[in-house]
Amino acid sequence: MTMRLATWNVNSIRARIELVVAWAERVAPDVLLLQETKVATDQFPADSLVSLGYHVTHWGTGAWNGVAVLTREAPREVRYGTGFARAPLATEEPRALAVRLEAGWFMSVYVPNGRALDDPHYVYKLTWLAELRAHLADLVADGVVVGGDFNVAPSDHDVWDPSALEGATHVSLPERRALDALLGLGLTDVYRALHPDDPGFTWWDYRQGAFRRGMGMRIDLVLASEDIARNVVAVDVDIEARRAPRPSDHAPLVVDLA
DNA sequence: ATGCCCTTGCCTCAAGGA
Repeated sequence: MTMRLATWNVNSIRARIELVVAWAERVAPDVLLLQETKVATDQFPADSLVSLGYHVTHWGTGAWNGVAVLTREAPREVRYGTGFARAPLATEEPRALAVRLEAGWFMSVYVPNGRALDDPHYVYKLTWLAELRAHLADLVADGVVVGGDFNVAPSDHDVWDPSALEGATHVSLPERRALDALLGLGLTDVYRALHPDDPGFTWWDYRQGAFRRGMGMRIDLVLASEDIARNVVAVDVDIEARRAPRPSDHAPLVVDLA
């Protein structure tokens, strides 16, 4: 029994649907976590993905944010937001969505960007991560995978040039501590566990030819509780998806479990 | 310090992204 899991910030599912469908056909993940769908829940273009055999669970409110979990297995339960509510809260941005499968909880997260260290959105980012940690603690015992766009590079090894990012978000100590606090629940950063030395970048700015010049960051992560992490046999960034015409600025991260 | 690129919305510019 093997399982393939992937996470991908698609930067609009409507702009990317043909690419996502072709990619899902080729890579055939059993679970696909999506972020930045940028569409309302009932406007998600699900038909072609349902035809491929996926159950589509999505939460979106319009032009911003939006998270989805695509699964071959029918979800047994669905939870919304950092508080794992049984229904979406109108006051909360659609940034976290979890479904329970036989193997445990599978959660897609789109952590707030933060914008700048002196911006209120940065405080929101840290608060959001703390909320996630507080509620995630209960789920670790059931077995949990949290994957998505964390908008935090865990260490200087995860960015192309730390000196170019001094004073920026994504690399600040409070953000890294907030991420460490998630790992402290007993979660493993599965890419780094299997690739101690590779950069593993998953995002490259659209501007300035950043992809061609190797100016990337590793900000898309899969964190897994110990019972699941110990079964991980491969973790890879699918850089080909970033090379495609009209790509997302993020590449998918693919995890194989034995 | 800003634009460099890309997406959305009511849209020919602004906001947001990271």
